[in-house]
This record gives sequence, structure tokens and C-alpha cells, in this order.
Amino acid sequence: MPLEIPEVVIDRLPVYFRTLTRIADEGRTVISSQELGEELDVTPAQIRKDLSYFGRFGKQGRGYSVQRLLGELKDILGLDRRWRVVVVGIGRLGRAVASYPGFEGQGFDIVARYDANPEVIGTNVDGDLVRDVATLESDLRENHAEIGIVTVTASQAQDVVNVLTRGGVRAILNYTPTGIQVPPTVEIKHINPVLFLQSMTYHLKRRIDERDALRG
Amino acid sequence: MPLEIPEVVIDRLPVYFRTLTRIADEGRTVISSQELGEELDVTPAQIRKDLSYFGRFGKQGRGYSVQRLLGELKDILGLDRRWRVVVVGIGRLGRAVASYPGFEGQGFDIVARYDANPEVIGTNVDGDLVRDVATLESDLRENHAEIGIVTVTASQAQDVVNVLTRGGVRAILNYTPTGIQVPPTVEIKHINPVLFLQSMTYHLKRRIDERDALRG
DNA sequence: AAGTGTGAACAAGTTCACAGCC
DNA sequence: GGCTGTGAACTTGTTCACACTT
Repeated sequence: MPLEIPEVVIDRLPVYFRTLTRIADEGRTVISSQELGEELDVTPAQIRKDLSYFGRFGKQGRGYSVQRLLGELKDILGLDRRWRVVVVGIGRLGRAVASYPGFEGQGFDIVARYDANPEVIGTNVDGDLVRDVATLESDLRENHAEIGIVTVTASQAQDVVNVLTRGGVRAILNYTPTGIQVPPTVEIKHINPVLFLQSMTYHLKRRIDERDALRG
Repeated sequence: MPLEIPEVVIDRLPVYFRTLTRIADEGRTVISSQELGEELDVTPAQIRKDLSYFGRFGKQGRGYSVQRLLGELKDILGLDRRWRVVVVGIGRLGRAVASYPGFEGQGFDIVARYDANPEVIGTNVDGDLVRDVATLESDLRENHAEIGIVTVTASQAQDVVNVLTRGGVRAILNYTPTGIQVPPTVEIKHINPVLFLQSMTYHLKRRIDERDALRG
């Protein structure tokens, strides 16, 4: 791995991985960048360039072995092991996220659930008791987790993230509608449906305005 | 509005809007690109350039009026009206998303909920009956909606999106872990936590590998 | 004096196009 | 012959730096 790899490239690899998994399930064993590009709506050159940051996985004149490529992507992305995940905030969203069946199949084990609400603490969710967020930091010292999913309210978010960070969690998925500060050693990604809707309404508005302009 | 505006710029505007809303709540009336940049962890030049695509909203020597800028962003993003949203798929995630209190306050009204499961159809969710997805297309003809949120299973996703598109929905928020095809007249954004986790594990893995290398 | 708005310089990311290999 | 891997060309996006305005 020569130089620094652009973050956009890293973000595309899981998409390649997902599609290749489907293609493997369909029984295909070899695929060209052209064909994969058609599946993904991406140019073949981009796929080849992206992969070339990590090695030479293809065969000229033939394309890529689907199994080989899946294996390489697994290795590159760290999907050849299991990751321990804690979910903090067991409200409606937290419950839905924690029960999402898609995590386990991809190597993400939800090992503990936390909440601050006494009515929720101690209740059974997915066969495991919800723990008190007050014990999160000490729990993490005994039982490490690499990833934290934060589904608390906006006002609690920064505090919870600080605790996770102090507890050694190094990647955070933030479902909270707030910007959050983390040290540069911690990865963070944000899921905020309102921001998505608001950028889409920009386009909706333009379309509606254009249509009205044509009508006069 | 002169030339074509880059999509990345559009995606940043809602973030500016959110932070400016908070700043207004804190009682500030004027802010410079420098100060706003510090709040957002963005360069001041980027903020000025982004805004300059749409007009000249600042005052030299002073900065931007927070209220004025909020108003302009509202106008640009189409947040000066309400938008009608339907949610399709009332499982755990759909229920959590449909009940999320953050939509209404930002002008997004969830006007109907749909599911295919007979045990769910007709049940009361947030004070409204869940409707049969079979009636979605005809419902949309009578009662238009601009936005669809899709929280069904992966295998149903494309069908549901096709129905929404035929029914005149022009923006889709896809919570399904699948790539989905839409005509170029339809906006789509994808929320897939697994893809986010998988790009973060890339970095986690590197850090762990580096640490192990140092230890020898 | 302070801070915007913006062309120009620079950096990052994408696509082209073709040499090289299967 | 077909398709990869990759420098080079190009395109897109970001930052600089300063003329201009209040």
C-alpha cells in the first residue's frame, strides 16, 4: 500500500463488497470492471483505479475472480474478524438499530446496550439486559468494544461520546442530530435523515419552480 | 444563481442551517465566516464561497446577519414550506423513523404509513392507521406526497420505490441495504449503517496493525 | 479595521488511453 | 482479443490572497 488512500475510495469499497457478495450468490465466478461498473453505476476506470491502490487483483484479458476480490476486500476493510459494538440509548430508534439483523451477518456483534432511563435499565432487549450508562466507562475497561452506536438525545450525545472515547472505543456511529467533537484518533460517521431530506428539498424546490415558470 | 452548483455545496447547506439555528437560539445576531467556520470545523473561505453561489448575504467588515442567513438558506433549500412524506414499511425501524420528532419541526409532515403485513395494516401508529401498501399508488394519485421514506426489507425495496415513483414521489430516503434504481428526475439518498461501519473498520484495522507492528 | 466576495492558484478526484499481459 | 493497471490529461472542488465595502 504505497501512498495515502483517499477517503472517498475507502467509502466505495463496502459498496463494491456488497455487490460482489450478491454476484457471488448468483453463482458468477469472474467479473470485469466493465460489468461490475454497470451493476454499480460507476465507471470501470474508477473501479480499476480504486482497487489498484491496494494491489493487482485482476487478470488481464479475463477480469477479476469474484471470490478473490471478496477475500481481498474483506482483508482490506477488516471484515475478516468480528467487531464488538455497544449501543447507547435504548429508545425506539436504539431498539430498532440494536435489533437490526444486518449487523451480525457482517461481523458486528452487539455486546451490550445502555440507557440512562431507570425504567429502561434492566429490561430485556434481544435477550440481554439493558445496562446503566453510568457503568459504561468501567464496563469498557473490563470488556473492550471497538465501536459505539449512539442513539441518545442530542443533548446527551457529546457526553456519551466522551465516555465512549475515554473507554477506548475508536469508531462511533452517531444517530444524533448534532455535530460532535472527537479526537483525531476516533472515527465518526453521522446518520441524520433531516439533513438528507433538506438537501433533497433543494432539488425538489427547483423542479417545482421550473415547472411553474414554464406554466407562466 | 449563475452556473451549476456542486452537489457537495448543497449537502453542506443543511449543516450550516442547523448550526445557524442553534446560534440564533443562543441569541447571537451576527456571525463572521471565521466564527461559523470554527463552529463547523470548516474553513471560512469555504463558507463564503458556498454562500456566494447564491448571492451576497454578508456585510464587509461585519459578517452575516444570522437571521438574514437563516432566511436565505430556508429559501434556497425550500424549507419555507411544508413537505408531505409517506413512510413505507412499518416494522421496528419504520416505526422508529415515523415517530421521530425531528421531522415535524423541520417542516416534514408524515401524512401516511404503509405496510404489506396484514397483522400491521390497520393498526394504530402515532394516532394514524397503517394502510395497505397495495393502495399506495392510487392513494398517491388522490393525495400527493413529495417524499417517500422506505423502511421495508431489501427484497421489497425496488418494487416499493417503483410504486412511489409512479405515484409522483420525487425524493426518496432509502433505509434499505440495497442499491436501488430511480429515474434521473427522482432524488435518492441512502442510509445504510453497515456501509458506514465497514469503512470505519478499515481505519480501525490499520491502527491495530500499526500498533502491533510497533510492539513487534 | 474588519471581513466579504471572488478570480486565480492549488489540490483532489475522475476519466482517458494505451502499454503490457493473459 | 480482451481486459487490467496506471501515468497523463482533465475535471471538480478547495484554499489563497487581496480588492473592495462598510
